[in-house]
Amino acid sequence: MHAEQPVRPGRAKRLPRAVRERQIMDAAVDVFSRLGFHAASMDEISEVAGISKPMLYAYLGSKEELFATCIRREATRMMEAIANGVEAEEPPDVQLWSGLRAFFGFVGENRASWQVLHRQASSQGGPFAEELADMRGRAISLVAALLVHSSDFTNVPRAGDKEAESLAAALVGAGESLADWWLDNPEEPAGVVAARLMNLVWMGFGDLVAGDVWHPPSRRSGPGPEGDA
Amino acid sequence: MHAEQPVRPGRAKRLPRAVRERQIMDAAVDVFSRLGFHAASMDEISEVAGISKPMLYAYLGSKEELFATCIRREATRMMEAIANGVEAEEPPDVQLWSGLRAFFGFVGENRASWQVLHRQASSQGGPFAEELADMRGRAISLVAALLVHSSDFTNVPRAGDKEAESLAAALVGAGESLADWWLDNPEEPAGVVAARLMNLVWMGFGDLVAGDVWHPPSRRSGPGPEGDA
DNA sequence: AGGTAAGTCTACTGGCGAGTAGGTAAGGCG
DNA sequence: CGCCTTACCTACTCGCCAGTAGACTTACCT
Repeated sequence: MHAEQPVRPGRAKRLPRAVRERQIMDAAVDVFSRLGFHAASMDEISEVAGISKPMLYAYLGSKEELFATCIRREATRMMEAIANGVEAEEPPDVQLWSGLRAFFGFVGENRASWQVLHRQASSQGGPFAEELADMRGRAISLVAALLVHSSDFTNVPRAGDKEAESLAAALVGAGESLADWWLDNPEEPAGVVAARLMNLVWMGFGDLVAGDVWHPPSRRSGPGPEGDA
Repeated sequence: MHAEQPVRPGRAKRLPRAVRERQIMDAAVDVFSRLGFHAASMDEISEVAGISKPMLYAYLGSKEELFATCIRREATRMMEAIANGVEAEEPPDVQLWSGLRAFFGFVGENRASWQVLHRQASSQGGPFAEELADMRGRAISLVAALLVHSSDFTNVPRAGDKEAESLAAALVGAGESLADWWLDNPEEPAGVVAARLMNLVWMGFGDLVAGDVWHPPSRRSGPGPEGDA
């Protein structure tokens, strides 16, 4: 009774398939986010997951399949988080504000997911890039539609497709970049960072340096920049 | 006179070292931009450069050194292009406009360089990322300084360091993302794309959907969006 | 208890690609 | 014209890592 370490390096405890698959996916997201697709090895993922390599292949197929599955899972989680934060009935600026808050909230609580999605997936040439570019494209289209809808609110005729799309691309990029910056400067709450971007894209530097800022309409459901993270 | 192919697969023509180094660098930027650092093989680079592998090692050292050298060369070229386009004497909005035009002009004429700089370098964990993050950081600081300076023009007191830096990060990211979008929609001239971003960040959506746009002060040296590419 | 299927392992193969050893042509210079 | 330096090549070694073969172990069911 003196050789009973709970963590025997040899054999892992027997678990049902669904649970193991989750563990493996979590480990994979972790390793991929730290090392990138190529530098990550199946050996390391299996080690982090606490099992041996053949399990990966038995459950998740090849390395590429595993990666693609990670991308899909994390992308879906993020899109749902954002969709849950936005209500279609609200006016455009409030919709944008809700979306930004949901986005930064997700990134703050799922840094590894964000790393995998933003950095790794987009820079690999494989079938992942498509998957990802697809989701990104959908996000851009959504924002573009929001913009077109915005200008319908007014009497302004000019809202070309290309124009809206390129502006949406810029906005999405600004969000991504700001999220990256935030990872290096994590002391600020999500709401503050989101509010900054909101002010930038809605008011513009021109207004900001003049002291004009945007703020959410005061309703019970609209807390200010100090809102939850 | 029937066995004189100019491209003999065997031996390459003898050339002075400096010229070969340039050829190698050009080939390396090309291959790295298409495949990324890991997927690019020294064999392929040597083939594109029209020489054999040992030459790479003789002239440029290891694969990592070669990549770092590419990054440094292209980053320097880009920073110089932008610096040449901006004059410190001009008011903030015009400086920003000049910088954006120079940036998009460079990207339009050096797509491979841009790919290497933006996508590949930033997603590799090696010493390159530092090199690159460094340059990006310098760009962000520059923009941040521009913003702080902007608000000095007015009587607005609030221009915290963090605030300016995060806004600058967002702007730089917007530029990067818009440049990527532009690569997929290359039919528009650089000036138009630059003008869009200028309007977004200076006026904001709020003004844009109301029909207010920014336009450069009419001076002889200030052509509109139809300016050179 | 004994059968069985799902879960898990150790220990291998095979290929790709970084980096190298050692030899061959070609221009310069006496 | 021959020698030497510089440019250049073919043909390897070697390690890493994706993916696999086949044996073993444990939970559950009757």
